Amino acid sequence: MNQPTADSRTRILDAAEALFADRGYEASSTARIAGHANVPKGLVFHYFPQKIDVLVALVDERTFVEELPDGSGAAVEAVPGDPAGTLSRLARRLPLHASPAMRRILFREADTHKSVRERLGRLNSEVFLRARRALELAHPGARGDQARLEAAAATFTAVLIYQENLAGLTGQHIDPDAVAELIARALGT
Amino acid sequence: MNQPTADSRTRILDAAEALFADRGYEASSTARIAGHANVPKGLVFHYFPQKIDVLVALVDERTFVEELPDGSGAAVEAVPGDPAGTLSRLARRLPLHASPAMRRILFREADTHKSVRERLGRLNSEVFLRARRALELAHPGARGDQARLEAAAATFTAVLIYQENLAGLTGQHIDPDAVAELIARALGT
Amino acid sequence: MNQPTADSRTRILDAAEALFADRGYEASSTARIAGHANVPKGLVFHYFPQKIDVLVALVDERTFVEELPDGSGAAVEAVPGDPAGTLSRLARRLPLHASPAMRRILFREADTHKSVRERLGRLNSEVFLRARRALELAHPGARGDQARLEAAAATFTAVLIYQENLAGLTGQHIDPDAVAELIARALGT
Amino acid sequence: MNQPTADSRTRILDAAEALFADRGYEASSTARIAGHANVPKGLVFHYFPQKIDVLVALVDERTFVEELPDGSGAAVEAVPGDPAGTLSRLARRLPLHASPAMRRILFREADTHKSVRERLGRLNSEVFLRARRALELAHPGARGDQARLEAAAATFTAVLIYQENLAGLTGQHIDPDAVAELIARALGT
DNA sequence: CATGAATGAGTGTTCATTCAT
DNA sequence: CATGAATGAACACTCATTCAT
Repeated sequence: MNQPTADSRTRILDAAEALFADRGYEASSTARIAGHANVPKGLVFHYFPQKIDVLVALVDERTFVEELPDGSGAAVEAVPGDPAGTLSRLARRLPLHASPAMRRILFREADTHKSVRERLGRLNSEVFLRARRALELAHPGARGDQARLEAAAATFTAVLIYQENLAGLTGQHIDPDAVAELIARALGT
Repeated sequence: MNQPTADSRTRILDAAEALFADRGYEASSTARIAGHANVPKGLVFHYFPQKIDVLVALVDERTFVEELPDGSGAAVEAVPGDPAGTLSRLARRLPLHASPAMRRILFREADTHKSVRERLGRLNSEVFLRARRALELAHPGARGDQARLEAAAATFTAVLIYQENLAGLTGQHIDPDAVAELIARALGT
Repeated sequence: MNQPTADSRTRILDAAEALFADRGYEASSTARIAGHANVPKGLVFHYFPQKIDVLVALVDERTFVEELPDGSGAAVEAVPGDPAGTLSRLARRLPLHASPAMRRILFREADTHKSVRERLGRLNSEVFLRARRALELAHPGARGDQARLEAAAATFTAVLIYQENLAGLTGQHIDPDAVAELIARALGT
Repeated sequence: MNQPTADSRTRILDAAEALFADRGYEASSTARIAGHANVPKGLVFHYFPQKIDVLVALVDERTFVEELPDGSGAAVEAVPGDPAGTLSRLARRLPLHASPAMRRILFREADTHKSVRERLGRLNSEVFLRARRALELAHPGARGDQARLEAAAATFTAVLIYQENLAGLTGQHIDPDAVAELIARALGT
């Protein structure tokens, strides 16, 4: 991920990614970023006119929320009759392509920086949509219970996001498979 | 909340609470806090030798996690046979006594300041314990299913904490009553 | 003017006055001002939140345009029948109380900084009003020639201000007494 | 003035002229000049090794002080017996060929940059010489009054230069025709 | 106990200038 | 000729903290 001969811009982003994840955006000075990247201070501002642009570039270029094309059921790999397994698979493949460092940044800076918040909001929607679709497909009988199905999808989304965000901080750990099974039961006949 | 004759220390904490909630700990200078509190700059350091001590004092004195005495079932107001209602009541009375401002501070500064993180961890445990106990009491039949019951309690905790922390940011809103009902169904029969 | 034990604020203003006059406002860095004043860099901003406030304070506190109370003829020391002498005296006592350094600053920074421009405008008006009143009093006969009298006052103002501002730069020097005599002749019978 | 196919050097000077007039030399960065001129940053330094050379080139190439060949009376269009008219014509045709932007630059940067100051000094001398010659020619009788004539020429020069430089700033406006008439009267019998 | 002047390292940012391509 | 990445000193300004009074 960090080529030995990476160009300066890449090295700056690499350094920022590591520092922002480690100590937060505010506490990572541009001078320190430049130092870590082994480039002169001024070069940071050549590529990123303002410090915030470094964060924006990171979120833009190094996080990707895999969005489901409308109507495609295949992508969720839903198995009719097996809602628990379907959700478990979703938990194992969160539609977020990002390094562990970028994941920390995404959650940590969300409430101070709009661009980060938006990306996080998209992740949230996408997880919710996938969970709902997975449940719809896996559970074809439950027609009348749209509201319950939505609550189940929202609950599963909360667990997944909570896991990424707070579980480490609070020491709480949840087994997504157990939650998947729980929700399957709740929607079961 | 801010008596006309509040003493200096209280006025400093009031100002810090408002500023930390509004713009974050890092972005609130001690000078600004003093200004808001209408006290001279030096006085802040008279009461709080270091800036971080202001945050620690706020968390210590202005957030309180109501902890359940061991074995007391009364406090959760569990109704045997009504797990959904029991959880709903828990959702409505999160065992966290803190102003909305302090709640924001608790979540925002959690991953940078240990003392805040600890308080948040206690809240998390307490919610989990209450949810578990509530389910145990409300659901006396489900003896054999200890693991499932724990997953249910953890799920409910995740939803409640997620609600406080991220729901506003991501635009996702969850009805805790619906989740309570869902979990009750999952544990049913 | 520069006491050996002058307090810090005064020393900062002294240093700024000298530097602004010597090299201009833009070219005088706050660090250099602090160095000249022998105070730490930060102290400049303790007294003057922004660099521009140093200039504003200088203009406010160290230039003074002596304004004529309405209707007072005594102040101009006009001698009826001696317009030339009256104007000469005005030239010798420009109603501007300011050090030579402050005079340079006043003219040099006028077109970039509003507060300076306003002070300069006041000086200009005051000189014009005094010249006009002097001529009115010294020249009681010239009733019908209000327009010519105004042109004469404006001309004299231009010469005085030009003298302060550009004469040194361009190498041109004018004898105000000769101009006074010229104008007196122009208005003469 | 700005041909569609103007070469890079011309475009750089055009941009610098506009920016220097608008915000001053110091406040106009070379990067901004390049941006306005739509040329790469490095090119500015290809044509002008130092930033100051841009200003020097502007003054050299875009301001011109029309200098009177010695002894030529025709150029001032002096009319013997009509000193007022002769001066009025001089006022209307200041021997300075320069755009309004260049005029601002000339006065604004005069006291910080020698080359500008010299050009301004030449303008000043030229106006003075023309005024003096005009008065000599228009007023052939006034031989004995060389001193008074010089004062009159200097006065007229001051009014003209003041007009260009400060009148706008201070709000004072002078009618050169009225001044011309005033001076003519002063030199009259 | 109260005060605000003093301190100096650090912050984000700008900029003229260089130079390899 | 043309280019834009690279450089590093300098800039205005912030800040937690100290301390004499």
